[in-house]
Amino acid sequence: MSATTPSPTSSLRVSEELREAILSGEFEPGERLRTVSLAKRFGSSRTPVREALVQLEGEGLVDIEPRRGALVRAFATADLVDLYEIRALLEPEAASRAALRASDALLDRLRALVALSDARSGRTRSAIDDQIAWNEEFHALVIEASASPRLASALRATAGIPRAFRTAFWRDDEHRAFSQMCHRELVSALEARSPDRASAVMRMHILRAKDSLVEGLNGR
Amino acid sequence: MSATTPSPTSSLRVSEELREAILSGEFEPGERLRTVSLAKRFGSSRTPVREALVQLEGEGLVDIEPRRGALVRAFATADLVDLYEIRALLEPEAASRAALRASDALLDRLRALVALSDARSGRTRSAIDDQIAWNEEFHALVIEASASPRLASALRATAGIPRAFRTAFWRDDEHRAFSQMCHRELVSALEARSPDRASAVMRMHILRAKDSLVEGLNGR
DNA sequence: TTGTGACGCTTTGAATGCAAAACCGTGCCC
DNA sequence: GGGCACGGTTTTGCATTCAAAGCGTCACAA
Repeated sequence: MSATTPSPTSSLRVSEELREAILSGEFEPGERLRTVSLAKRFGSSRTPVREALVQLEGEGLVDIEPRRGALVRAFATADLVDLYEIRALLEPEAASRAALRASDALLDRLRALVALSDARSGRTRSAIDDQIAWNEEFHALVIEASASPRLASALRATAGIPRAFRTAFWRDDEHRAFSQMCHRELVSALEARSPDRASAVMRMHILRAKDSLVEGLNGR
Repeated sequence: MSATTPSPTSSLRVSEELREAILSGEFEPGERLRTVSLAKRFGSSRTPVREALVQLEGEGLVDIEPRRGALVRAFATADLVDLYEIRALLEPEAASRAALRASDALLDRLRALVALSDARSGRTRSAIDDQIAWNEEFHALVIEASASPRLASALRATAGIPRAFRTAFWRDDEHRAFSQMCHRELVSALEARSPDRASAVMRMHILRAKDSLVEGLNGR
């Protein structure tokens, strides 16, 4: 699971690394992404960089203005709310489907992720990064378990948002506890093979996250 | 509305034309898309063709296998069902939002599209193509009116399916009549600024389309 | 002072060239 | 007869190159 396959083409590798760089907040929202500097950074020519930019544009992380260049997409509060509302439509469906199909191995892994999150406390940067990474894996696994390529694709189109926005969540103990409860409850619903329950839990989870996010953004 | 902007870059133009070619069924599902022949066809070099392929992969119309090339995505029945189920989640939300925001100009255009469809009857190829085009515009306008870029993006990720699959719909008088009724009813709900009604109509509309599709596919 | 146009630099977009991987047909060996 | 190796051909992936569009600067005139 941790063995990252050495991506087969340079273009793919660039898109992965660039996605990660954007999500980690390394580039400012609105910042121009110049093909030459990216090419230099990733040790390739501009060609694979351009392809990666097109791909990331499809994922909503980058805006490409013809003949002007690419920008890191900026997220206004309204965009983030929008994004969570769409997740609140799609991910419950993913959870519902996952309830019908989840393998034992998957459930084990989900339980393990919950346990990891429980065990790791603290508000240090690295503790929060771990929380975020486990959370992402948890949701990714549920989506994968839904075995619906279209659903996965649609969710990818609502892509990630820079983790900076989410850091606030995980610094907040109350939200974190609630989130953990949701994850536990979701695992329970999946074990019980109850699609409706899984769907409801997921929807609640995401709508709560949305509200926390809005609250967090207003608060600063 | 009919004045197509002369797309600013070659890459964009290729992606538009290739998308259209795939949707119109000009390429067989599973067919290999070789960069040289596409470049020749579109009068460009392979570079913009490759970028267009990456973009269309993001839209789910094309599969790219690293170092193997690009294929026209094949749609199994299960894929189509999947796709409609996701549309049945997303488009009702779009309709709901549109009900709160739709301008008079939009409503006029929607009414005009319904009237066009009513006026044009027959099962000739061109009549059916018109029906499909108006139907696509109708749905596209509703999505646009929802003013949610993320929603639009997520729906784009569930992209179009080759029109061949849909032709069966429009040949069937019963389905066509029902579809028209849904569109009329949706316009009515938008006029009434009733998000819930708009959402319910749209969901019914799409689920019915899904069932008709499955029926049509089984029947042949 | 402010608007405007010419000039040069930067950056994008597209074509081309080239190395490596994949494909395909043939013949060989078991 | 079936599997397998091997060489030529095709095709991809990437780097490089070149043309053209954007953008900033500065001079000049209203």
